[in-house]
Amino acid sequence: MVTLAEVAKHAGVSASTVSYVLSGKRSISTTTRQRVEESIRKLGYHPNAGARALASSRSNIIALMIPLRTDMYVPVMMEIAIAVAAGARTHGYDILLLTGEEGPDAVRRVTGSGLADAMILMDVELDDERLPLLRGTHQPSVLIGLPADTEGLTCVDLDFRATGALCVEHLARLGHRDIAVIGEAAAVYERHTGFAERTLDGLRTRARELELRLLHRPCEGGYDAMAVTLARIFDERPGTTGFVVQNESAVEPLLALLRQQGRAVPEDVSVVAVCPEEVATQASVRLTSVSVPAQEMGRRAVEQLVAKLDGRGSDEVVLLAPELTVRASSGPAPVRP
Amino acid sequence: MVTLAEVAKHAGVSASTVSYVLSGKRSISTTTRQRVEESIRKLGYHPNAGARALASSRSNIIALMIPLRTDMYVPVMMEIAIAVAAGARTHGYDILLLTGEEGPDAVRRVTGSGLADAMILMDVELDDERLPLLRGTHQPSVLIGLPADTEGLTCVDLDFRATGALCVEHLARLGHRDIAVIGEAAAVYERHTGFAERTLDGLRTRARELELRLLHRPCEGGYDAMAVTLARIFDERPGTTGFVVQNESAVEPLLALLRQQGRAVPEDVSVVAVCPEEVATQASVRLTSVSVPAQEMGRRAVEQLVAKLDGRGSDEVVLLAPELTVRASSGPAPVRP
DNA sequence: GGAGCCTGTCGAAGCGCTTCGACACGCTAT
DNA sequence: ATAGCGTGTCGAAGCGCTTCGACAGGCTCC
Repeated sequence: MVTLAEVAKHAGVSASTVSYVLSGKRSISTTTRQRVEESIRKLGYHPNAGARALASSRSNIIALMIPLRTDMYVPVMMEIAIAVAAGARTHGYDILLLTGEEGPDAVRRVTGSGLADAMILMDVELDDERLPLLRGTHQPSVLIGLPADTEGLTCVDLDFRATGALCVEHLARLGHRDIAVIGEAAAVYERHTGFAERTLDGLRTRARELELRLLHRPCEGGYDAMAVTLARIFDERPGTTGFVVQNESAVEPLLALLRQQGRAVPEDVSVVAVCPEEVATQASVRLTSVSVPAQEMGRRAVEQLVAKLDGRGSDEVVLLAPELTVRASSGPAPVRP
Repeated sequence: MVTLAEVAKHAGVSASTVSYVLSGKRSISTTTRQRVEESIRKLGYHPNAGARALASSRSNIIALMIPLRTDMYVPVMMEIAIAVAAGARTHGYDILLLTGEEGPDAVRRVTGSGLADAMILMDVELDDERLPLLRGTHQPSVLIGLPADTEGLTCVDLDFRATGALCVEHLARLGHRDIAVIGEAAAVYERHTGFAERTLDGLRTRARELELRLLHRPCEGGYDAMAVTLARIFDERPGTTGFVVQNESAVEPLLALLRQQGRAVPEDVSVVAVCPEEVATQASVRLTSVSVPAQEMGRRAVEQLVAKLDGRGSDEVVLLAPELTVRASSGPAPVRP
């Protein structure tokens, strides 16, 4: 293994000079710099991460906590994770992958050991038990998702409240008066996951303002669960003509069931989805949707974090504005006889 | 920040003793051990990862290279990644997440810098350009997936050849003679991704042995692409009664299209899928399937790797035996008039 | 009863890097 | 000419930990 000292000897300079060439923290003459750089190349030198971390107390690693549960909104999580990893690399950081399994302990471990310089947390609950720890440490962090109290925290998220409002407005404008919301699994609401509750809040508030009737039903996803949920909805509100779906694994079952029941989309019922773009465009009906900008969220989270690590930037809540794209699944409400 | 030295002073022992308590590499009397452990608890001591890595040249980190492409078989990848992360933790390792983006350079960087002690590679191509690097280094590694030449490598994968054979056999036993295979996107085959090609090979070989007609068509997934693909298939082989699908995002579209065309599943056509269990059970028809044991693969990969790191275990190819679960999507071939 | 052997502890020498202060040199400004 | 300054380089002191050899003390064994 090649060390800094060997590079220094090869280039005929001192170790500190090589270090300064690498870090750029002091000015180095062009000739020296070139000589050193050539030695580095020739010897195939890679700085040792551990030594670097020890000496500088910076690991150049960002910890990313992803949810352990693999049963919900998985593609979005994966997309965010990949965007985070790629974004971090462009700033010279690597990503340490932590699953939710360890819970708050992971935060302690990472903070205490200096394994990572900063953290990004996903799957944030409204009253997340990791938050006090984050507030209590000096380690920079960014949440993807919005807890109830954002005091002293930096968060990045889609504005789910506005998302909900947008969906309702779209349907209202088309003349729908009875709207059903097919949400995430009940467990998601029970955990008080921010995005789910906020969307619902946005939907309800706007529906009230526009004097629409709104029925919300959580749904596990999958064909069977959707069948039960849908039956209940039409049972309770036979006049339902508008659907808002926020559950990837319920989308296709819903469409199949409506088709099966002879309800045409968008002639008889309209469907608006909150989901990643690919789900909306690859569904059996091209869906009018508000897309969840997973990549953008991942990228922004990294940017915020890097800014903090560089001493720029401060606590801030970044809410991305939702955009509704009209496709083939929504149209004017049918005229009542 | 609490250091080893402070713990030592607090416990009234030397630093090395504390270190040996932590690592267990030398015997320590019970009384001393307890005293040290209490000091550790009281002071809230966490060993510094950088210092540890430097002194021991072990980082206790495993690098995991996941594919950058987010457009294919995503849930499986995510599930493997999470299983790997969880499994690694139980052995005291953390996971460094690398995206395919950097390509072979990532291998060099990680190996050279001592960032990680070992690597797990996903999304392995038959003739992967990272393999020479792995063979050339002394760093332990495990592939999830099977390249063409496994010499000197440790691999974990589902036996996709057997998987293909199993699907064909199942359909043959039910009397189907004309089988269509709906595969992954063409790009996956062009990259010579091991699992796709091996499945196909298994399908073809067994079909030949059983004298069945087999038609393979790659498919991008999504409703539109599936519609085109399906039309072509029935155009070319109108007598097709058996389908094998290896593409999560083509499953639901296929079922919807068949339904739409008035072809009943399983009365008129049978469908066998190669996909994760949840996809098979949540589809609009409960699918006969060979499930991809993502978690098992992740867990096994970690086990192999840890064995290597501990000096046990050797190069080995672990092929998990496929299991076909019969559900509602396959039945006897229709009797020809 | 001394040689030989565990057992448990300690001191010291690094691991490879960053960083601080020092300093030599060649400027410009007086 | 000389003080004063900026520029480029070096030496040395750690960063917090692991690990090796040493050794004290209490064994067993012949």
